[in-house]
Amino acid sequence: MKLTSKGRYAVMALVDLARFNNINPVSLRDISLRQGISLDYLEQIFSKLRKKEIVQSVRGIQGGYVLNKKANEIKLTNIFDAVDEKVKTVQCKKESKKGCNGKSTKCLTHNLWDELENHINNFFEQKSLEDLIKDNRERRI
Amino acid sequence: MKLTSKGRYAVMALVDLARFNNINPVSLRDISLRQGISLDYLEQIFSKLRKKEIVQSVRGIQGGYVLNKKANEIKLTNIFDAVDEKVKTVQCKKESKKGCNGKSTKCLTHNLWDELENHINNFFEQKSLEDLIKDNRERRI
DNA sequence: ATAAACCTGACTAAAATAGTCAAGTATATA
DNA sequence: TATATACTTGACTATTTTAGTCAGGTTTAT
Ligand code: FES
Ligand code: FES
Repeated sequence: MKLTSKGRYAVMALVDLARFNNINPVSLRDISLRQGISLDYLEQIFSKLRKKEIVQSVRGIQGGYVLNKKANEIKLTNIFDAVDEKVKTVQCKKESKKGCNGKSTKCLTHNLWDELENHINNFFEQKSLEDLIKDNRERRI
Repeated sequence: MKLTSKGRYAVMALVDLARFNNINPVSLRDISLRQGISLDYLEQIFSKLRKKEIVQSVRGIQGGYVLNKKANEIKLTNIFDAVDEKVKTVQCKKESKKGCNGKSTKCLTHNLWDELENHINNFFEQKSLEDLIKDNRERRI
């Protein structure tokens, strides 16, 4: 089970942005330089974040991005959802009664994978951007 | 974040095996048929499980595999470890002081990913093969 | 002897990931 | 108003990982 760079970068970038938020829009260029993430890749990521109304864009010179909600209202779930970083413990569709590989019923371990998925998603639902920033400040002391 | 088939199959196969354990060795052929997993793939998986002493093999006709420990002593952690299904939330090496992409320090969100990794691994450490079988019996009533 | 079943290593098609690249559009400011 | 900064969009691609397959064994009960 791996967390993809896309998901990891999305959170890193938003934490970076959130620290400078309320002052000025933060440009992707700055985030790119500070966090060492490819600018072109960031652009893809922020396009998705904007579509899901997690950030707002300010075009033109001195532009950049601003948070569109309070930091405590942005959970990891929302971020991951926006960039299509989803937890998948199975191959088969949830809606369908059928199992993996076209089997007619769900497998012996199906319930386990559901539990696992919930366990992980719970973590994402509990952590907000604000938590991350606080956590970070304390660490710096 | 996806669970790979290899990890999923390893657990499925062991649950299947554990149900018939204590009677006779269980052949991979049977597991393959019952669970709909490629025989050749199962062989790869069981080779690893045997090397980590989770199962024992019985060669020749009427042969197969038997659990090498009690079902309550085999945790998901042990199974995943055996087949190299590991949880990885970061790219950078844990031992190294360096961050991802060759950065000289760890990133802003590093602590978060450590927490996430622990959170997931906790789940794997708590679940034993016995739990899965019990769970399954109850469900069948 | 033979068939069932384990054992091993090499190989490969397909999918996913982690980007890059090219060609724009909007706007603050000099 | 010229221009540089920064967002916007979509297509393209190299690399890696996954999920197997395939071809050849070896062991042993009957
Ligand atoms: S995981 Fe798909 S059938 Fe259980
Ligand atoms: S995840 Fe590698 S530096 Fe934090």
